[in-house]
Amino acid sequence: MIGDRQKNILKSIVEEYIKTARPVGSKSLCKKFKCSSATIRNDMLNLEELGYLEKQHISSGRIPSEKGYRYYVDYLMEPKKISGEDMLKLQTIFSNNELNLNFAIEKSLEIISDITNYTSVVLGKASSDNNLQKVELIPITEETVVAIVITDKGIVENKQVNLTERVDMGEITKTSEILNKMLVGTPIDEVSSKLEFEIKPIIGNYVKNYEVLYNAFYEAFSNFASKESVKWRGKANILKQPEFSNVDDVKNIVSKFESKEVVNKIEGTDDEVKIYIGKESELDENVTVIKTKIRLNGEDMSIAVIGPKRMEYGKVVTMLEYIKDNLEKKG
Amino acid sequence: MIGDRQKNILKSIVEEYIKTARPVGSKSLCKKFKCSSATIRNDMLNLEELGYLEKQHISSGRIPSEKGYRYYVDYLMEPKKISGEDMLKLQTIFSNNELNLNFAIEKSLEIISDITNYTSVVLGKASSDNNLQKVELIPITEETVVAIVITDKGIVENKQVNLTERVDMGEITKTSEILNKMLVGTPIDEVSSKLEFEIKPIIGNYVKNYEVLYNAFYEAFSNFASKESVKWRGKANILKQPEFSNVDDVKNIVSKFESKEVVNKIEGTDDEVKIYIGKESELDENVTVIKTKIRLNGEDMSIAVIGPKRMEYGKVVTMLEYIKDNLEKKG
DNA sequence: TTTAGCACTTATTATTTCCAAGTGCTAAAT
DNA sequence: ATTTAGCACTTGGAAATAATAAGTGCTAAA
Repeated sequence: MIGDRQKNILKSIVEEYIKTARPVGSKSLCKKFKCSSATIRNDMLNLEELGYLEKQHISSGRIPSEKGYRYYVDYLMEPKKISGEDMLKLQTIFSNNELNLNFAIEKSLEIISDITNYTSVVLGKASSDNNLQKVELIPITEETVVAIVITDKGIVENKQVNLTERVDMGEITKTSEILNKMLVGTPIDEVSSKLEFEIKPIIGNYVKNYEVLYNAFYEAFSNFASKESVKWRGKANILKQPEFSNVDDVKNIVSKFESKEVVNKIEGTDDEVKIYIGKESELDENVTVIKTKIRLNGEDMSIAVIGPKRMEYGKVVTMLEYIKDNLEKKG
Repeated sequence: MIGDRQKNILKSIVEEYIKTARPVGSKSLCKKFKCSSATIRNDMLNLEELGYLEKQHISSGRIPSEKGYRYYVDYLMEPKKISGEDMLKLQTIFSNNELNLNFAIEKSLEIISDITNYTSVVLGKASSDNNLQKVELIPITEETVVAIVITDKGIVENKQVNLTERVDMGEITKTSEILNKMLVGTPIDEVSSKLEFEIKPIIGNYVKNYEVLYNAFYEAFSNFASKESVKWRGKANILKQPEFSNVDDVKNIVSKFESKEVVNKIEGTDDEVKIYIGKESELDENVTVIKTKIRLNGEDMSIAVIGPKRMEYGKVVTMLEYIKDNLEKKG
């Protein structure tokens, strides 16, 4: 139903609009398609009827609809090579072996935002396939212990707990021993129930004031399970986009970036790099989110780029793929 | 040089402007001062000549200058009691003993931003008066160890390190023992030199591949020293203020919030609650920063509220004082 | 199918007009 | 010596008007 020239017109309109943020008129495409503006207009009308294009008002040029962007992304877009200059910046991260992983991730975000002028986020969550490697309860004062949990992937979580009553050294050591004996090797998401149903019932036989200690560790562990880190870069970049030129839109998007739910919206679900346009993003109908999941020694991370729907899709996708591959190689 | 009525006029203007964000005209003060607008105008003129007031244009009402705000804050402002409703919200944090400290801090920020409609930040830095309590090197795989550092204030830092060559268990244990024997009790900011000058020279006598292990711990420690956390709440609140109604100002302030230097500008230097108006804030001439330092078991934190110069000074100050006192009591 | 031509629509921008708010100053009143 | 009434004057902002540019849809001819 959509002819070859029409496809190309759609492609041109999307790309032109991405470049300029201005509605695209029929005249501007004449030379490229070697035909009159009237011909282009006819095709545009057709594309509009099919839902790929929109007008802002009756006599304006056309802009892509969400469906139009989607079609572009799925069938028309060509992957864009990373420019020499940009590649150079990226190289500095991955060629430097000294750089530790966390820092490399942060640096990647920075460069993405720098190159694309969009906003980037990385979201880390302790993954479920960690097994408990070691538990420690370290006394700090007579009323304070620090509980430390370490997994076989090397993730460490700690929690300082004030004991409600004094507990002596021996009991702390004993508790520590029992926990280690019974819990080592347990998948992290089973620790909770094991603690409650297997350990709590018997620990009283060995340790006097077991409740305070049990609670201390229980808290440390729940800390672990809910661990979550979110790092943003270039939050202000989105404001540079001309579509956010009125204050209310800006307020709107900034508060969305601030809200807690944003995390769920951004968390990647797919190993591939995926594109969510406008409403698909569930974040804001005026933005596109491009995201992917990265698996780095035991942690699942999501990395996402947020920009206007008028995003440089090709560029961002290749860039994310490149970064994902290299981070995973490094990790 | 500035009479009693003039002081009161200044006070009224500042307070009225804080409330309405509109320049204050002479007529609006007649009833309160029981005199004609002409009289008020004369006083206003005088206050303007002394630099306490400004006009936006030749026939506008007056707004306070920075000097005016400063005078208000130093001599005219009355502390404002926390309202019953607000007090109730704050109580929920401090009366709940279950709530751990970090969470209480976050919750405080949230409530500050909620009540005041300004932006709040807390900035934590590992303080210098921590002493090393324990060091651990925990093997994860044959090429990976996690180094853990714990201070006597219960602060824990960890770092996963990939060893460049295989190291056997025994050596790891031995290194661990030596580090503990020699470092426990050392103030955290002396560990670095002690490591380099006392431990590095001798550790080779006991441990074969000491260098990799030494480096692992060295890294964990430097991680610790540079630890810094910044938490924001209500970043979008500043946009609600009418003074930020044009997009460029908004962009400007949002990028400042994003920049790294902001941390230095916000870090509190004083135990008291201090007010920095406009340029004094070194952050942006259109904002006021109210901040204080909080000392919480071994960590120095700074807590700050950022809003327009037209800030409800009294309210914010009492609120910060209240929160500071209660957090320190809890800590 | 494609194109030229034309009437029509709309956003944008500039220009003008008008009004409310508020000032400074002078001269009179207290 | 202060305070006040009165008045000319200034300014920003809102509303009204006009002019312009960009682009469309449609008809009829190529």
